[in-house]
Amino acid sequence: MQSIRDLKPNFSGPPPSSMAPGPDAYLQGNIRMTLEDPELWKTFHGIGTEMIITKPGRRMFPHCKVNLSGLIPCAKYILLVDMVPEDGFRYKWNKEKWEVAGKAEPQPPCRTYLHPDSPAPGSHWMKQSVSFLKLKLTNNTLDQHGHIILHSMHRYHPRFHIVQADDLFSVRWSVFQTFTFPETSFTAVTAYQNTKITKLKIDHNPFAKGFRDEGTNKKRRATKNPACLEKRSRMSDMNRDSEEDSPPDFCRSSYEGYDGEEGDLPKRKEGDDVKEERYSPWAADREHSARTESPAGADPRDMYNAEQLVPAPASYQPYRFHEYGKSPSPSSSIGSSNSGSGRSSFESRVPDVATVPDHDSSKPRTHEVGPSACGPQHLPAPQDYSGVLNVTMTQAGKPGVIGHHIYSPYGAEQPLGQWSGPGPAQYPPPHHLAADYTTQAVHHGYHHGNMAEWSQYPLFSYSCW
DNA sequence: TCTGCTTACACGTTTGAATCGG
DNA sequence: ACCGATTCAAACGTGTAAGCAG
Repeated sequence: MQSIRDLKPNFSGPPPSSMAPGPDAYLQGNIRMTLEDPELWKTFHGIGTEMIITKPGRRMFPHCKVNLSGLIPCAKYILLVDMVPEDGFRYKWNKEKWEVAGKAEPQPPCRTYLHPDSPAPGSHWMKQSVSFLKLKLTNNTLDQHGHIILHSMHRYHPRFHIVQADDLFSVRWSVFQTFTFPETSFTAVTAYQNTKITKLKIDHNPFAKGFRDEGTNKKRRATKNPACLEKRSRMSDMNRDSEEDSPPDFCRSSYEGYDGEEGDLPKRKEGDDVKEERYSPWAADREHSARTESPAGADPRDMYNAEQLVPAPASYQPYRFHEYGKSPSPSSSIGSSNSGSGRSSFESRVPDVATVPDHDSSKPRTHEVGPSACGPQHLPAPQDYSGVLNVTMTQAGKPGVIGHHIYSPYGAEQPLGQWSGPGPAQYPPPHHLAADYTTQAVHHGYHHGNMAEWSQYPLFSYSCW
């Protein structure tokens, strides 16, 4: 048996072979997603990216930014991001490199970040690069601001989901396409360990410019300027108020997704590594990743999230499963069959989805233009669903390795009124929508807790513990 | 003692309201 | 009245370092 020490990976070196440049933009079906600024990401990845996660929530840097193509211009899509553990280990920074420090801690409530523009037509997503600038990370498991909760000293990577759905309510019946970019993996930290990363971030991050000068990094505690303190306290009061009484920063920004100046998208060469998956994000039994950067031995990722790297399915139709909400389907019967038994187990229950109405209907949004000017969309014939349904229906609890995934209807334990009557107090800040993955609640001790308050319902239920 | 986390801090950037001029 | 440019202060985001906790 290998000792933990024997398993230690070294993230300070170049990317492992599995991270070697592959197809940068993965084309499957028609949808293509490319990572913006891959060179920057690779630079960070080569050193061993660290992301600060602190209690209030911090942004990622580099930011997650992607370009999309191949979407149906008229069809509406929802974009989501979640973080999945790289492996089942906790790390420590020792002698200029990361090494395994032990087994990973139980996973915190898993959340999914919903892009604030969702849902939007494919043309909208393809128009410009899509950035997840406002995605924030935190290590506070009780976080109520919708930030994605991570453990420090653990490794994660973001996963991007594209769902064709007219609205958040129909996400359940929609097919997911999931993309991951290996170079976006990072170690969550509360304080930077690798000085190279610190330097790199400061060099690339405009907000850190103030720390470039040697002289500005000296003791700051000494300065107790009363005026400043007063100002600060005023500001923090305001911030606190705004956080408590209203949605956080997403209300401030008029939008987040698009950078106006970035009209010409960077050319993509077919050389980088990106993985695209079409499968159930919550599939409990997925194929092992071929990634080799994790410590050897049994793929520890299985413990958290056996991410599947799916070969391109032969064919794919962007099915829409709106109709299933109206006419019961086999999959819907799964959900309803759970009624009365409380929250069903991961094996048999269907995923809950966090759906939140737009909080600010007064704010004009390009995708809220009523009936699509593109005309009616041609939906596939119902019989086309069968294959997908079979997938969902296969082994209970083991959605298995699939090419598509269909959301099943609401779990029986989910109060339907939650979705049909969007009372303002019921919903979380929409732009920061995050869904707690509480599928494993019964096993892990996570419970909905404040979920009623924040409406952070499970969206994907990959293995959490 | 060591390691990791929290928090206060200063400062540059971003944002949006207010103002001005045509 | 409208529109665009400019100004300015508030708000945000950042890494650092001190202090704390286990």
